[in-house]
Amino acid sequence: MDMKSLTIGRLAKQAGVNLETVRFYERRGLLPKPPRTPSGYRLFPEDAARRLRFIRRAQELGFSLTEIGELLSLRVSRRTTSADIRTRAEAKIADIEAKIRSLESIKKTLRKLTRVCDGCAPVAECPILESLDREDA
Amino acid sequence: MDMKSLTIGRLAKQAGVNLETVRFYERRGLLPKPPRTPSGYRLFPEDAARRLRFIRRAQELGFSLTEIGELLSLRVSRRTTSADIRTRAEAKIADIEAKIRSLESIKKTLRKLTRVCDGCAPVAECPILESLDREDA
DNA sequence: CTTGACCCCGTACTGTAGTCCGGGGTTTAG
DNA sequence: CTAAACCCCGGACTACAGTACGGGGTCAAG
Repeated sequence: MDMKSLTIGRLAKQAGVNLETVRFYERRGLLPKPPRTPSGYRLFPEDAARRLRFIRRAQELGFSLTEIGELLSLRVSRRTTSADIRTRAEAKIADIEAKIRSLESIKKTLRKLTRVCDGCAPVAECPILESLDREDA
Repeated sequence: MDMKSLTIGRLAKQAGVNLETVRFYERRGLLPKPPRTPSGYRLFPEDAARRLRFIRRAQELGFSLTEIGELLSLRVSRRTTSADIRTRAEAKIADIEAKIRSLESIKKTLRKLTRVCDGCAPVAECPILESLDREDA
């Protein structure tokens, strides 16, 4: 076995995910199909762990597995033109910026809330609702 | 019927969600139980629509319904002390800041990708993986 | 050369977040 | 007064994202 390869179990442990999840992502096409040993064992390249961690993070940010697949496939190659990639990347950037704005808005409200706490003034209504008003993309 | 109240159908339409979703959120405790007409119809206060929109946005940002419930319940009242709320709000702020950092990281990578496109240099490997390395909270 | 840890595969099960159904009562416009 | 449009409820169904199961092969240590 190549020193630089990981069995599925090691990979799963390194990335902190369930072994079955690795198989599941492979079926979904989120991980490229790894080469196999003669007996059929998968041998993942080392950087599969990064990829797995990326997937998990992107999920925490509200991307579906389908969207994550789109993100992961953004690259320039022979079958995609630069212009095409550029357009798609810019669309993703816009999505991300919208998410960041929403998060900033919630954060600002929470900040205000902690200041109210400092002032010891009781707040009856739910102050979170002050955020995110009428800027629906 | 009060001018300021919404039937479930109107509310759902205004907020852009399915009517059943409104009932579902009510069951889950994400919407306070509204008063009813004598015949049993729900009459939601107008701001229930804001609340629904908040829920949807927070979901897009990767919060589960349980977490959203926690966000919505962050307020100072008689049964919660200011200090308690403050602590919880600060924890949420930290969560949010981590999400923002992750998003900025992905964005930066995508930006780099668009620059590569401009330069017309083909990129073989997946450049997205350059982001998000080893800063696991 | 066996035993335990690991891997294979397909299939079935689980949790979350809705969404639909259908049999019934209510409200409103004609 | 009736038909369309709306609402009630409980329960069944769906999609997505895993997670578990179980019967079998493989590999490394003793």
